[in-house]
Amino acid sequence: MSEEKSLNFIEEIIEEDLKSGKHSSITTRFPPEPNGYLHIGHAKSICLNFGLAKKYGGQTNLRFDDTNPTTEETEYVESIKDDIRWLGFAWSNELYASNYFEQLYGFAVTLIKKGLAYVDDSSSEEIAEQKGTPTVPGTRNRFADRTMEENLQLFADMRAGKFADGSKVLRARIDMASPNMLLRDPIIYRIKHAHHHRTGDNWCIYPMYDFAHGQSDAIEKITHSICTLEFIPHRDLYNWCIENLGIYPSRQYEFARLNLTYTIMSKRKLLQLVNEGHVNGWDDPRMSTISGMRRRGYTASAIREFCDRIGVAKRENLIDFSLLEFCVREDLNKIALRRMVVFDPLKVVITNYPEGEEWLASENNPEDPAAGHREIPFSRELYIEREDFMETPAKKYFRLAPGMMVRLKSAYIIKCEEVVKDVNGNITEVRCTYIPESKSGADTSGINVKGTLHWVSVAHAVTAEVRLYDRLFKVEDVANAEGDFKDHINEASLTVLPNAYAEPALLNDTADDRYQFIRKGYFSLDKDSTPGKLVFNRTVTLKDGWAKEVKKG
RNA sequence: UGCCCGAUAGUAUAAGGGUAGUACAACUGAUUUUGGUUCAGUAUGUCGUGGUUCGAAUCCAUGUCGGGCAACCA
Repeated sequence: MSEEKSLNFIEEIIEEDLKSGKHSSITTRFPPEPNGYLHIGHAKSICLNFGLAKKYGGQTNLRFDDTNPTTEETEYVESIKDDIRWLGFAWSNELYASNYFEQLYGFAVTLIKKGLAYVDDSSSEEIAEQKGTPTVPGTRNRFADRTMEENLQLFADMRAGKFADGSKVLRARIDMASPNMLLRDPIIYRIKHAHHHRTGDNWCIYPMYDFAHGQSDAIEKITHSICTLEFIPHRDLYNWCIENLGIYPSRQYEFARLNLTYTIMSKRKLLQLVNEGHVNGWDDPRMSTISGMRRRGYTASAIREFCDRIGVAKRENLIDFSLLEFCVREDLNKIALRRMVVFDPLKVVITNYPEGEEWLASENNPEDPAAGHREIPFSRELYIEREDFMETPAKKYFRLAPGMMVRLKSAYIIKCEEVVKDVNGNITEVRCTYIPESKSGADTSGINVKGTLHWVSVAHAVTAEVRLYDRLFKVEDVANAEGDFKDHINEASLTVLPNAYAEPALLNDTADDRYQFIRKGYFSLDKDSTPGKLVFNRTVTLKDGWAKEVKKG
C-alpha cells in the first residue's frame, strides 16, 4: 500500500506552480527580526520554509528583518543562527534586510518620482486621525500636495539627518478611502537617529516592514514568501509595491501560526518573563524557546516530528501540549540510556543478604540491544523510592507493602518483613529478605511478582541535583485567558531535588547523552553541572498509568 | 454596523461530487523484570437553513459563530 501523505495547501500551490512551469524551482526564506530568541512557533515556520525547499529541491535564505534598530541586537542574531542549525537546517544565504538599505532608498525615490510617495510633516497623532476608521474614509492633508521635486529634496534631507525623529515620514500615495486600512497612504520610511547593529550610524531613516519585506523578497527572487495570517491584509500592499516598482513578483502566502496549550508564543511576553525574573533567562528549560527546549533535553528530531504532525492550514489552532510530549517520548524512548535514580529515598535493609557487594548487569536500553549493558552494584542496604512503599496498600497497589514481594529491577525479588519507625511514627527503614534463586536472568524461584522497583545501593550511590519542571502556566489558552498573562504563571513550575541518589554509572556519562531514569522520566545533563556535581533536567515524565488510576480513586 | 480570513470527533489534520480517514488525548483488554514500550480494540465529528445533483464535508445561496484590520513594530 502506498502511504503518500496528503499535501498541505502550500505544497499544493507549489506543485501547481512547478507543474504549470510558473517556476522551475522554488526559493523560500525564513525572515526573523533579531529582537528576541526563537520559540517553538518559529520552529513551525522554520520547518515549513526549509522543509519545502528540501522537498522540492529549492533553497532557503535566512534573512534577518532588521529594519528597527531600536529593538534589535547582535546577540539575537547569533542565538537565531544557533537555533536553526541545531534544528538541523542549513540556509543557502545569510542575508539582512539592512543589506538592501541603499536599494530600498532607491525604490522610495522611484515612488516619489512616479508621484506615488510624499513627505508628510504631520505628527503620528494627526496621521492616525486622518486615517479614518474602517467604515469612514480617511483624508489627505496639505502635505500630500507637495511637488515631486520638493518631496525628493525633503526625502534626501531626511536621509542627511536634517530633521528630528518623528518630525517627518515618507508615505506611499495609494488610497485614503481603501477598505484596507494599510492602503491609506501607509508610512514607508521614518526617521530614527539610532545605532543599527549592522549599519552603525550610516542611516537615520529606516524603511517600515511593508517597504522592506516584499522588496527584499523580490531582490532575492523568493518564489513563495510564507508568513502568518496576521499579514493577510499586508498582501495588497506587498503586491502594490511590487507592481509599482516593477520588481520580481514574489508571492505571499499565509498560514496559521502555532499556538500551544499552557505556553505563550509572543517574543514580547517571553522577553518580559526574562526581564522580570520569572524565569532564569531565555534558555530556561521552562521556556518555549528553542534554546530553552534544547536545554531541557528535547531533541531536534522530536521538534521536527512535532512540526510535521501539527500540519499547516489557515484556521486558528491550539495544539495539545501532549502531542509535543508524545513526540519527545517517542524519540527518547529509542535513544535514552536507562539509569536508576532514587528521588525520595527510603532505606531497605536485606537482612539475609551477606556483607559485601555484587555487580549486576542491566541493559542500557531494552528498545535497543546494541546499546549494551552496564554493571550496577547491589548490596545489603539499598534506597528505594518512598512512594514505592505503603504500610497499608491501596487497592491495585502492587509495589512494596508488609508481607508483599516485589522485583528489584535487574536484581532479586524481595519480601517486606518489617517496618521500622522513629518516635514520631515516621517510617525510617523497611527490612526485607531476598530470594537468592530469583536473581535476574537466572531466576529459578518460580515466583511471579507484579511490581518492579528501581533502587540504588546506599554505599555506592552518587548524589545528583535533579530539576523537575512543570508547565509554566496554569491555564490552557494563556493568550486568551482573563487578565494579565502573568496572573496565570504556575508558581510551582520548578522543583529542585538537591540530593537525589543515582547509580554510579551516571558519573561516566557525557553531556550529549539522554537518559531515562527508570520509572521516572527522561532526563539530560544540565549545563550547570560541574565535575563534582551532576545536575539533571527532567525533559518529560513517563506516561504514568498508576497516577491515572489513583486519580480515578 | 466597512473589508478580509476561517469553520470536519476533546485537539489537530485528511477526504478536491461517490464508504468521513489518520494522529494525539480518552477508555477496554493483552504482553511486559520500567504501572514505560509494544499490540489489539471501543467511543466521540462534517456550524444552521435552503438549493443544484441519482448522490454534497466538498458546488451555489443565505444565516450563525470565531478571528483579523485604524503601531513612525515586525
